[in-house]
Amino acid sequence: MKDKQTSKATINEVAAHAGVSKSTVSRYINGKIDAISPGKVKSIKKAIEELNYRPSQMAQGLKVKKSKLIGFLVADITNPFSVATLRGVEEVCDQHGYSIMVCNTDNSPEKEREMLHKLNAHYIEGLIINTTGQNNDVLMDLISQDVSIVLVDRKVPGLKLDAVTTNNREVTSQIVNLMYDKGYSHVGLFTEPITGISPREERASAYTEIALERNAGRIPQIYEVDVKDKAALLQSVKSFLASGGDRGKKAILGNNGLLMLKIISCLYEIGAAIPEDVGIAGFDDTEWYRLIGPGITTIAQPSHEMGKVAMERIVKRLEGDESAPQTIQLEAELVLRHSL
Amino acid sequence: MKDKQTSKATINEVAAHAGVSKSTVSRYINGKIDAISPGKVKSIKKAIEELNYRPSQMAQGLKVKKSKLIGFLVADITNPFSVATLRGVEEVCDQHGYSIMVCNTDNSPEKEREMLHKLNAHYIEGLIINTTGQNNDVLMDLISQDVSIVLVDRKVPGLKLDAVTTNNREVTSQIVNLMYDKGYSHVGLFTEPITGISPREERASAYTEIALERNAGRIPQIYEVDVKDKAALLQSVKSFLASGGDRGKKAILGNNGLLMLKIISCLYEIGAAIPEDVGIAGFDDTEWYRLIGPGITTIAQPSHEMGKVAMERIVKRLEGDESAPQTIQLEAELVLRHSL
DNA sequence: CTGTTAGCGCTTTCAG
DNA sequence: CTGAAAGCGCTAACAG
Repeated sequence: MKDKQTSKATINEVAAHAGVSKSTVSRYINGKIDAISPGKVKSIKKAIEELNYRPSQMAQGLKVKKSKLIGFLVADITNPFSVATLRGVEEVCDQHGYSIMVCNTDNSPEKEREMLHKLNAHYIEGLIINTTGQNNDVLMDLISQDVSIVLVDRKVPGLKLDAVTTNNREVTSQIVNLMYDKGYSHVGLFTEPITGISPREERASAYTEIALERNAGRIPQIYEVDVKDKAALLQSVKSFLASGGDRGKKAILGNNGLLMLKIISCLYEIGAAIPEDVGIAGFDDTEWYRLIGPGITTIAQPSHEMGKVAMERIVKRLEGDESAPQTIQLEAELVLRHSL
Repeated sequence: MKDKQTSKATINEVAAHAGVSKSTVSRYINGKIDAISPGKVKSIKKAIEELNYRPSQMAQGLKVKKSKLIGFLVADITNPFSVATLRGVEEVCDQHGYSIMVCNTDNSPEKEREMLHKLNAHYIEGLIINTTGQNNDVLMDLISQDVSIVLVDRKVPGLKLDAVTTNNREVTSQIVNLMYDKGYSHVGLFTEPITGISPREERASAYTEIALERNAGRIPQIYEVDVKDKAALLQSVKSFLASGGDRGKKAILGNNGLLMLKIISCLYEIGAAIPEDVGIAGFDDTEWYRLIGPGITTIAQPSHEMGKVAMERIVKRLEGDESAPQTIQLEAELVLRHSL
């Protein structure tokens, strides 16, 4: 039913077509229908359909200062955790007419800063971010420009912002205790660089605490590794396996899903059987885990829920909620399989 | 160094602050620096820094009709294939100053339509889409409004649009032949509903062709399943396993990564050993596959590259390339492991 | 080299 | 109930 038009119809054309002023069309668009005479409503509706008109978000936005855009800034969208979160965010965005701009930072503060500026230029109304923690100044700028920010997963000390996290300490304690209960006397924590990243710090500290408590004599073994450096990781795994002679069963706790994948890869290469030669468990659950080896025991974070909750917080803020920033802590869940 | 400002600085404020007209600031922003006296350049630069000014994409966009926004519309971003593609798209977007709006359709034509309208309202300049094929009219509208569209993975008959695909037929033939070569006499294809989705059609037809050729007596066995319906899938797998009595080795070809995951899950539940009881291979490669069972043989699509190429096409179009729409076919690669 | 002016598509008083 | 007019932040002639 649509005519071949060369470019978008504007409100003016609709107005002309319908024989009314653009104010009236604007009213129509904005739902103030019962303030318009029925006859005009009909002709406007008709005109809109015939011209296949859609109001321009840009023009609307420029006028009312609302872009209907939400930024989603993560280290790496390739990470299943991030994708699941994104879906959660999207779910509530759809309900409220927002669209999502996704950006990756690759954990680089510079790239993060750049992306933040880009998002800012687009007048995003909200931002959900898994931050490097190195761009607090830009974040503050955004705040002062009225964009609502919610931190997911990673909190930033000194930044009083809404945040959605999981009970990292608890769940880490749980799993480390489980390891000791199962007779693993050497448990090593493999993690990406800890400093400044709150969940890593929380997990490392919980690990250390339990390790100290349960195995008084032994120094907790934390391996800070670079997921990207396969060779180095292999070395670390080997060195852990060789540590402490042959006494005692060994288990690895992996700090995130991607790292787990790489570690398990190393184990395969080395030819270490799970759980006979090493036990393993770690954060982030995916459907694959049950299919690998004996099934990998994991800590499932409610990532989809986290995204949802984060975005809901933003919606609230955008609706005018001015209450003090809050940290919403969701519960991660232990998924017991047979790798321990 | 930034003052506490309550909202974004505008070009007017910068102009005032620098003691020049906003045209000059505009010139500065747009890089026409050597058309401005050095003194003013300095003061503008200073003003911009002090006010922490970023030009509004919305205002710029409204004026020049360029949003710098690219839509990325996929069935499900949760699918590893989609994420990898997204990263490819992003890579070239970054290089050219574009931002990406991601939307999921869940394979629903209605949702796709809705998303398309939403993206349209945001004046996206380009669209990369994995389409349901049911909204060609909207796609045509977009075209007529000068948005550059590239289809990824799925072509649409009758729509002359740029497309980026893989050599589905070839690679399917290859793997099916390999199956027969390895002595599997019953090979079944598991796929989501085929009709209207080009890669599925191509794969199914290549499969059928080879199956007919290599195993004259037997009717090709195609199972069209719903990935979401676990129970039904389990039934299909069982029925395939039970088919044709006990004569001959059986192998499953899975049409995409997600489906493969579900099928392998079923196999585990049934207790069928890979490859002793059933061989299996399928599309889409992820790092997990090497860790599952004996290592799963897959067809790796160059998804990252596909995203890159698709976005490069868009950039070309946006730069004015008016040549006839082309289909760029990339090569998928067989990754041999031990599930066959 | 630089300021003035008009206007992108829309919303929002303000009269009527 | 409805239209005229002003203006959101920016760019693009057009004079000077």
